[in-house]
Amino acid sequence: MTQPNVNKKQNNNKVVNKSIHSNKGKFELKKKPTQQPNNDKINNIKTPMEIPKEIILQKESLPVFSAKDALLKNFKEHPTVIIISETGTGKTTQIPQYLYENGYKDKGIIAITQPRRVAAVSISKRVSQEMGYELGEEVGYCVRFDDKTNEKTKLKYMTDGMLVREAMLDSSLSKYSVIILDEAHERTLNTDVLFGLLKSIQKRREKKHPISGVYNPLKIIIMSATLDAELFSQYFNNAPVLYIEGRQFPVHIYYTEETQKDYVDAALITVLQIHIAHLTDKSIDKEEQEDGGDILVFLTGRDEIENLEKLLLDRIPRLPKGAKDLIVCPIFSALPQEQQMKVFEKAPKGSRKVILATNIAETSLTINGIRYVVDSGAVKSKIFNPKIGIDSLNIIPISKASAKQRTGRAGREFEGKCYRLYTQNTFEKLDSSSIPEIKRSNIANVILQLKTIGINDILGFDFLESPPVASVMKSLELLYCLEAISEDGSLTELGKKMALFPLDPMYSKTLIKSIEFECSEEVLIIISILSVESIFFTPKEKKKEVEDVKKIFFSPEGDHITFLNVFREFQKSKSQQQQWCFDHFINLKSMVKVVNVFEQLIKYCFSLKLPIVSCGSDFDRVKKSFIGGFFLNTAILQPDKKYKTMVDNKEIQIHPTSFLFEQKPQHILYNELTITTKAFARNIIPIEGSWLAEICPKYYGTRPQQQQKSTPNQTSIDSFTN
DNA sequence: GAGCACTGC
Repeated sequence: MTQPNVNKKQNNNKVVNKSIHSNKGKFELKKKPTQQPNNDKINNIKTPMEIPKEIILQKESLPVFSAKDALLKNFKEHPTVIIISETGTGKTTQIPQYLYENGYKDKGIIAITQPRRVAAVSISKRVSQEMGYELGEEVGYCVRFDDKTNEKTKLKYMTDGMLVREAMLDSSLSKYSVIILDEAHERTLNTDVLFGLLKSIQKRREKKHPISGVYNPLKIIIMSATLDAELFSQYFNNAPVLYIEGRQFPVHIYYTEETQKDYVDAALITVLQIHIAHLTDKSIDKEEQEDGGDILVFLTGRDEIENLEKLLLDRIPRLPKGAKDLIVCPIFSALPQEQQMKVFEKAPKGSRKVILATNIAETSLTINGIRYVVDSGAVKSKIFNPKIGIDSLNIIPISKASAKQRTGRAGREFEGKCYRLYTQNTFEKLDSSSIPEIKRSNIANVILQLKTIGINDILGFDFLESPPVASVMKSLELLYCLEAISEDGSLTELGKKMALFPLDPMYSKTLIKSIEFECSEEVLIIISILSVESIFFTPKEKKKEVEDVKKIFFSPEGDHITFLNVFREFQKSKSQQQQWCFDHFINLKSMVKVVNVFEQLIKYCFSLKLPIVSCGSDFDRVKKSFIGGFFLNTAILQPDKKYKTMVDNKEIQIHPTSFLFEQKPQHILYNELTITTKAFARNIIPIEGSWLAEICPKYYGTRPQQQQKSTPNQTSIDSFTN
């Protein structure tokens, strides 16, 4: 076994005591003496249920508690406050309670946004317990498919996307007195939209209402983990920045001495070295030796994870005498739930887990017992190219912020070690933070939402950081093509309807078109399936079996009708759904989500009085509906069996996972085009060329064939990127 | 004949 050249470096992370300081010098808070629980105070809290003393003691031992007075003082004096804090300060659970206890609930609801559903749900549960209320009463949550709030709810944990949706119904968000944007450093698409919205709403609500004379100001609190403080503060008119130090155990960081050509191989060696280190290195302390501590490896995708899994399983039987058992647990989003659960099971005594994860383990889920992190330094990222209007999926270096986040996963319960599979010099050159989503995504949907809220001038909108102009222009163009906006950029009646659906504009257009073609039931089902990640899961070793099973559902009418068959069969399986999914390599969790989306879309249709009608087996109607939304995504077969797009004559191929990969129909419509090694079209419908002019005379009024002037010697990728 | 990271409404 070769030795990776690792360089020991002391990390800056320290276990820090509770303290708070301001970078603006607006106030100074001296470190308080250790807090003794104040019994008078305990007796004064009025809640319907008895709060156990342990909870009160626990709350008061959190780092954020010593900052309480300073926080409240700042909330009182400033319309916006930025709070910078590491994990483990208790800010997300405690600060809303401080606001609640200090009068802010009397002026309106206190909202706390989260980027993820699970976080909103679990944190609100915790807070309702701490306050002695039933969940869904004073404290509740609101996420898609699940609203646990009532008229009494004053502390409302919600996803950022949910709050954007509420702004579409009430553009002043007038029922909220305080809005806290938590995890702001993640810069999700929706959080970035909220920055702009809240800033303008706050300004509007500074003044008394011109008619009613009501004064209803909005307080904004931004909570972030990394040091984007200056950016946030400047944007919010020099809002004060407060720092709360967290409680992390120290993590020692090691870098490689040389750049690693193959980080999967480097990860293999590093994992094995960590695992057997105690056999040779007597300096490893007793605690570390005894409880072992699990290893978490960050890779970029399923392929790498399965490769490393295989390599490890090959090596494990040949571990030296005295080595413990090593249990390999892969985890990535597409892995079925049952198999995901394996990473949370405690390793049996005398053995150790090694978890091979994607970015899912960076923020989305927390695994206990990690002492070692192995960081590849890479991540897979989707980037929208506005010039050509297509996504590509690339492996790119992570940012410093991301590296720090990964490292921190080793210091949650005890002192840890982080092995970065890159040099310190490489680390120094990384970007300080990742490119925010709004700068690298297709924002057609965001623009439709903003226009619904009443923001017409998108290029002039006060974003924290603006999306690329080309991206805005591309989206406006698309919305105009779909007839969601008119020539002057204002929302059409159709556009207003489209915005109501929680779907991308091309899908909502398809859905509305399906009313006209009397096949809304089928289109609703298909769209629901397309809006979840793949419903099939193919275990690596069962490829052939899966191919055979998939044939049961196959329809020559295309992927969409094939999906429809899957759904119909799933419905028939009724009480044996779990077994049926298992037998047919279908991901049950995905199917449950499909059903949820389907039911939600039906509700929206009812509210708009759109009839749900089935077309029986007349699937041409379904295909024509999709042309209504996806007429820009069509291609024609070439003599060389590849395709050229009809709109701009670029070479593309049907993705091999498509059911039509071998059929090669003359004209196709696709839902997605992704560039990886080639430009691949996914989710394919065979269509008749003549339908295009029939359904979209504006674009295909002239014969489609005329647009197909072939340009010889064009290679697929080049023609897209040039 | 290729492999889709993650999240949200």
